Parts: sequence; C-alpha cells; structure tokens
Amino acid sequence: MTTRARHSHHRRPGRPREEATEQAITAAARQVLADKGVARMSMEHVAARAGVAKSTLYRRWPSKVELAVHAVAATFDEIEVGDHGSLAADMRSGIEEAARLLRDPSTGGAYAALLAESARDPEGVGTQVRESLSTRLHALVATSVARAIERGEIQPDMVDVDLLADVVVGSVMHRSLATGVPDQAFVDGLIELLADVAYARLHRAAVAASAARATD
Amino acid sequence: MTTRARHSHHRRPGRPREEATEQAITAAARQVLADKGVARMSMEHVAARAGVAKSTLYRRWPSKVELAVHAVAATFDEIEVGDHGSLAADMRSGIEEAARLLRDPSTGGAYAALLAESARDPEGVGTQVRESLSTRLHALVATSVARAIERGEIQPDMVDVDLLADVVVGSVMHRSLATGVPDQAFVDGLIELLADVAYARLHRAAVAASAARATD
Amino acid sequence: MTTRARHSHHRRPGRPREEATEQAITAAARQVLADKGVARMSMEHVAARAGVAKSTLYRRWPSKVELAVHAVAATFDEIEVGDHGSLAADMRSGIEEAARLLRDPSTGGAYAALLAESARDPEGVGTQVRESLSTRLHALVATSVARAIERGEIQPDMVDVDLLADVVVGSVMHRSLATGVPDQAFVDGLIELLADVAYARLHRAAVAASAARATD
Amino acid sequence: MTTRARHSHHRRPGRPREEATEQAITAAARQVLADKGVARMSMEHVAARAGVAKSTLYRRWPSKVELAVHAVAATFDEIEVGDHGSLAADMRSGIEEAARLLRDPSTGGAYAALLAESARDPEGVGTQVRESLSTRLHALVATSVARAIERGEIQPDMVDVDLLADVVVGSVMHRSLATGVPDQAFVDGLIELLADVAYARLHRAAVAASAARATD
DNA sequence: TCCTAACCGAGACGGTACGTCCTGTCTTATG
DNA sequence: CATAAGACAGGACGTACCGTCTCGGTTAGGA
Repeated sequence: MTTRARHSHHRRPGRPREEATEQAITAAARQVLADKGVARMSMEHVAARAGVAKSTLYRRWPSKVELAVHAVAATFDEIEVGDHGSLAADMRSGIEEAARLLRDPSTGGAYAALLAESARDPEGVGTQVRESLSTRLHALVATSVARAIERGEIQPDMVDVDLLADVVVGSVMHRSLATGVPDQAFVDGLIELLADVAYARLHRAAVAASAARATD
Repeated sequence: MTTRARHSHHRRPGRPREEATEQAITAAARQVLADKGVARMSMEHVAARAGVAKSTLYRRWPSKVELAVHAVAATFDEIEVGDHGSLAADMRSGIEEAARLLRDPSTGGAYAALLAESARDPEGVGTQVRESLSTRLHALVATSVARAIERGEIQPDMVDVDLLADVVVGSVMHRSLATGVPDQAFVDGLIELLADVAYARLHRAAVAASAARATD
Repeated sequence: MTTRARHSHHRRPGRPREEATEQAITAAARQVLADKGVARMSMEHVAARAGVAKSTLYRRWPSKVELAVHAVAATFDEIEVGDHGSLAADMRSGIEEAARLLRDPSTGGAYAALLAESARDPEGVGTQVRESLSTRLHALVATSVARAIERGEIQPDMVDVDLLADVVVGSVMHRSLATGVPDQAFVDGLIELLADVAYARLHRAAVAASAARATD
Repeated sequence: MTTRARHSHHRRPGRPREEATEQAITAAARQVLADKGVARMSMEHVAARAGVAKSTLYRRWPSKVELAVHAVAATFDEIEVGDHGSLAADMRSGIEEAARLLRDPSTGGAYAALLAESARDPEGVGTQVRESLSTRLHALVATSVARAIERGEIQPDMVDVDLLADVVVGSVMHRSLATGVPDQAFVDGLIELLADVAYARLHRAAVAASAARATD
C-alpha cells in the first residue's frame, strides 16, 4: 500500500515474514474474541492458540486493540453487497446483513468495544476502526444507494448516504446490544420506515413537478 | 435505587454507611471514567481519588462494571424530557439531548463499552445497562411520543416507539463514535427523515379515510 | 529499624504480612539460586516454587537483585565465629569457614555476581551487598582480631583489620572461582603466610623493645 | 588465539572475514560493557553500536559470555609486567597495576561477573575466563617472582606463586568491589604485609643456616 | 569466466523473563 | 457492621533479549 512498496518488486531486506503466521494469528484471534470479547481477549492466549510467540504478535500489531480491529475486520470482510435489482431489495438485503453480523454478540460486542476505544484515541485506533470497520458497514447502504442512482430509481440529492448509513447501522447495532435481538419484525419496521421516507420524498417531488407544470 | 434501604426505619445493625462516601465515589468514578474510559478506569484509581478504601467500593458494587454503570447512569440522570408543545419540537429536543450526551467521547465511549460488556453477560450486566442506561435514552423518544398521543397528534398504531427509539439513539451513537460528531446538519437531516415518515403515514391515513368516505 | 517503628508497639495498619511467606520465598530463592545462579534465577520460577504470586515478591523486594542479596545473606547468616582460644586457631577457623562458604560454586558465584552488580550501582545494591554480605565475611576476621586484642595477644596497631579481611576473603574467593578449589594445601599456605606476618611484626617489636632497653 | 588459522596458507574457501569488523565489535563491546556491565550488555546493542548484523557476532563468538570474555581480555591485554630491578619494586608495580585495572568498576565488575559465570560452567566459560583473564592477572605476580628467582633474590621453595597471586589479585579485587576503592594506603598495607612475609622467611632461613653452621 | 563456499545485512521467529498494573478477596485494627 | 489499610493469588500487559533461522546480495579462490 505504501508508495515505496507499490512500484518496487524488490523484496524488503531480511528474512521475509512467514505467510501462514498471519492467518494463524487472525484465526486464533477471531476465536478468542468470540469466546471472551475484546476486554478478556489476551495476547498470551491468542499467541498460544496460534502456536506462535507473543513477540510475533507485537511485531505485526502494536497492541491488543489493533489486533482486535484486524480480527473483527476479517469478519466484516465477509460482507457481500449483491445486486438484487432494486433499491428496496438491496436495502432489505443490506439491513439483514447488518443484522446478521451484529446479532452475534461476539461481533456486535467487539464492534461496540472498538468504537469505545476509538473514543479514547480518535486518531490512532479511531482511524483504523473507521477505515476497516465502520466504512465496511456503511458500504452496506452506500453501494445500494449508488446502484439505485445509477438505475435512475432516485436522484442523488434525495438522500444523504452518510446519514442513512448511520441510521441503518446504528439502529441495528443499538437494537442488537441494548434492547434485544434485531428480529424479523424489527427489520420489517425499519424497512417500512425507510420506505415511507422514500414515499414522502418521491410524492413531494411529483407534487412540485405538477405545480411547476401548472404555473407554465 | 437504594431507596428501599433509606426509607426503612428498621435500621441494619452495626455502623451505618457513611452518606457522603457514595457521592464521593460516584464523583471520582465519573472523573476517572472521563479521563480514561471504562477499560482503563481502575478501582484502585477511583478509590484513591475518592479518598476511600478499595473494600468500600466492593462493599457497594460487586465489580468494576457495575460501578461504571452507576457512574454513567449518574450522567444520564441529567436527562430532561421537557414538554415543548408539539411532537416535532419534542423530537428535536430529544435528538439534540441525545447528541449532547453522546457527543462527549467519554460518555459515548463509556456507553458503548458498557453495551459491549452487556453482550458478554446479557442477564447480569445487560439487565443493569438496559434498566439504568438504555431505557433512560429511550425515554427521550418514548415520552415525546406518549405526549403526542395524549395530545391527539398521532394515533398509537402509527408508530413503533421501541423501533423509533433505537433508530434515534442508535443513529446518534453511531455517528458520534464511528463517523464523526453529530453536528447540526446531521441532527437536521435526522429530524427531516423522521418528519418524512410522519408525513407519509399521515398522508396515507388521510387518503385511506377519504377513500372510506367515498365507498359509503 | 526505623525510628518510628522502634518506639511504637502499634502495628502498621492493614493486613499484616503472612509470616510464613518470607521464609518460603527465601527458601525457594536459595534453591533456585543454587540451581541456576543469579543471572538465570527468575522471579517467575522463585514465585512458583514458593507457591506465591509474583506480586508478593515485588511487594517485598524491589527487584531480582535485592531478593538475591537477601537469599545469599540467609546463607551467610549461618556464619559462626566461635572462640577457639587463640588468634591462630580463630584465624584458621575463619579461613576454613570462608573456604567452606565460597567453595560451593553456587554461593561463591552468587557472591561474585552480586559484587558485579554492586559495581553498577554502588549506592543502592552496593550498600546492601556491603552491609549484608561483605561485612558478614569480614566479621570472620574482624572478630578474631578483636578477641586477640582483648586477650592481649597482639596490639591494636599491629594489624589493619580491614586490610586483613580483604586479604583473607579476597584470596579465598579468587582461588574458589578463578584458580581452583581452596583445598587444604591452599588454606595451610594462607595461614602460614599470615603467621609469618605476625612473626615478623612480633619479632620486630621485640627487637625494638630490647633496643630501647639498651638505650636506657 | 586465532594464530593457527592466520598462519595457515590453506585459506578457507569462501569470502574471507572482514578484518575491520572484529575490531569494531570489540570496541563496541568494550564500550557497552563499560556502560552497562555484563548482565545488561546485549548482543543487539553491541551489534548496533558496531554497525554490524547480529549474525556476524554469533558467527565469531558462540554466545554473549564469550564475547564479554573477549572484550575484557582486550582490556587485560594492556597489562605490562616491566622489570623494575628488584622483587620489591616489581611487586609494588604489579599490585598497582592490578589496582589500576580493577579499580575501574566496569573492568572489576565485568571480571567478577565472568567469574560468576565460570562458577556455573567451569569447563566451558570457566576455562576461557581462566586462560584469557585470570592467568593474565596472575602473571602480574608470577613473572615478578620468576625474575626474582633468576636474580637469586629468593629461593624457589620460599614462595608458592599460585597462592601469592590469588592473595594479591583476590585482595585487590575484593577491596575494589566490596569494601572500597584500593587507595594508596591499601596498596602500601598490602605491600608491607608481603614484605613482612619475606622478612620472616629470609630471617628464619638465616637462623637455620647459622644453626646448621654451629652444628658442624 | 563461471562456480562455490563463506561472508554480511537485515530482520523474522520461538522463547523467556522482566517489572508494572489491576482485579477481586482476605485479614487486620479501629470507629 | 463500616471503614482504612494493605497483603495476597492470579493474570495480562508491553518490552527487551537470546540464539536461531532465512533471505538477498557480496567477495574471494579454484575449476
């Protein structure tokens, strides 16, 4: 990713890193994270489970939190934002995907814990959490909307994507962690809510257009 | 919460608890929480700052998390859900109050951290977090809606209060911690979004009513 | 030893230290020290063998070196400087005692290692090593000489006790660690050497006395 | 020590070792040793200061201790045992040289630390320490005595060189590390002590000779 | 002129220990 | 009984080294 590395096919000096190691650590971290949560996940434990020395962990990640971010990111990497033909279908799929991810207490809890860490270090951990976690969740909504605009279903000025993304992700997360699990009724309710927003905006646009025609 | 003990005139045997102590501890805990966040808040540190022995802490709260919940609850106790005359005004006030609370990284971060803990122990910590934190945030929305129903602005079946509350609180929280601070534009956008939902539902109700009249 | 503690029979506040613990740690440290030497003795290992938490070690000794000093001092505490009736006999006994102690590579090696540490920190570790180890070895010679002076065997100005002590302890130590074990021949040789010094000084004193008589 | 390899004209295959490297490492090691002592000297640090890879160190010395021995030996190589015309003068010079070397805490401490290591491994490290360090210190005394015998000042059976050497080196070392720095008074006292031994032995030899003459 | 063996730097790796910090429990003496 | 004080078992943190290893690349002599 760094410029130097990109346009250079010369390998870095020194013994290259063991390829399998990173995967082993990531897998171990994900397991421990699922078992114990961010707070009780220990580098010692992860190293042992990965069959790796603790120093190897610290060579690759500066601290426990960074490793946790990486491990959760690995889970979020599974996010698929498929094309379902319409904004409505895409949104439903996005919300259900978010619900699927955050419903699992280990994933939802980990995400919340890392957001909490972000609050303490907005530049360091915060940036990483944003770049490798939050954006990925936001993509669930953002790409749906982008596709809808391409299809001509909606106009770009009709929706604030960032707001919408925070609404979707935030709602699902809060429901998952604070109020109860995001069941089908909740998902339906949320979709209906968003559908009503769309209805109102399209309706108002149509009224405005007919008014403009009348003025002619 | 400790009203039961206070109001009882059957005093427990032995030396009674120092009244000032609880306040001192709470104050100290809130400070430490603001300085370091839940993860790095330590009972040792809180005790020292409160000028109190560690055992006094554990006599009153079974563990660090419970004390943290108590300390955050003390902040959430400041929530005021005033009557502003209309649903729209009440909602705006509620959202702004939520934004005010969660914008502070120490409060927002602490709430997220405690939600994360809830994920690990939904019955113990989870219940406490729900009862003394989440409900209080939900109240921001719930009482507004209840009042609107009383006033006859809306019908009870027109809105799922729990859903709405999760949407408001969740959106504001996620914006605060993940995407950026909930500034005025965000608050306005969120209000507009909810207003559009109301518009759609009222509009549809009106259409349905006129259709019903026509059928007569 | 501190003034406050001395004239106070009031116990220090807080839970008193477990009496058995210090002995268990000392014993464990001495064993580990004998097995591995100062450099390879580990606090982890000592704690485990003593059946005690590592934090208990650090509560009592600020670092590994101090504990090692304490452990070696416990061995040196066995030093007995008995009265054998004459300076010659006392000296022989003292030298043999020194040889007995330092011949054991674990004790001799530990003492050397701690002297090496003293060189790095003459005020901290250095003072402790001097006060609890070196003085105890010096006592082997110093008390013998003091007794001889009491008995009238020699005059106080005939011998520099500090020098003599360094000669005895240093010779035995260097022989133990560098050249070979201090066997009987070595001990005999050293005693003979010291006896010759005494002979020379007494002889010269006698000559001087008769010369003085002659001058009268 | 490496003379065998150097004198051989059957050069080993492959790239020859960089000549300057060994000196750079030795110099760096001596500096680090002086700064931190044997225990805190680290191969990593020495390599960095010498501007050399860690593997280069291990290619030449099997472990840290051996390098330390080598570095101290480089200091001891400065020992000069000049001829000062008489045993007394040579001994004074030898003692002063020993005091000069061991007075420096870094040298004295290093020597003690390596003696301590010897105790743990008498055959491996022990042999090296003996051969390249202790013998060199013993030489301070041994050559003086040898020269005195050549000159006819004393008879070979009058003195146990090994004993004498341990006495001189051990005394100076112990004084340097444990009791205080070997100042002029100490050196004078030690010389006087040895002079008295000589006096006693020569005197007794003379008495015995005259007794033998009388018996004739 | 290539080949080969050893050198060198860089740095990853498995380990081990350090000394610090904190948790939650306990044991005292005193109010 | 509450409280201050602090000992205790336990556990994790992040750091620092050790000695080994695996690379790419260098530098000679011998084929």
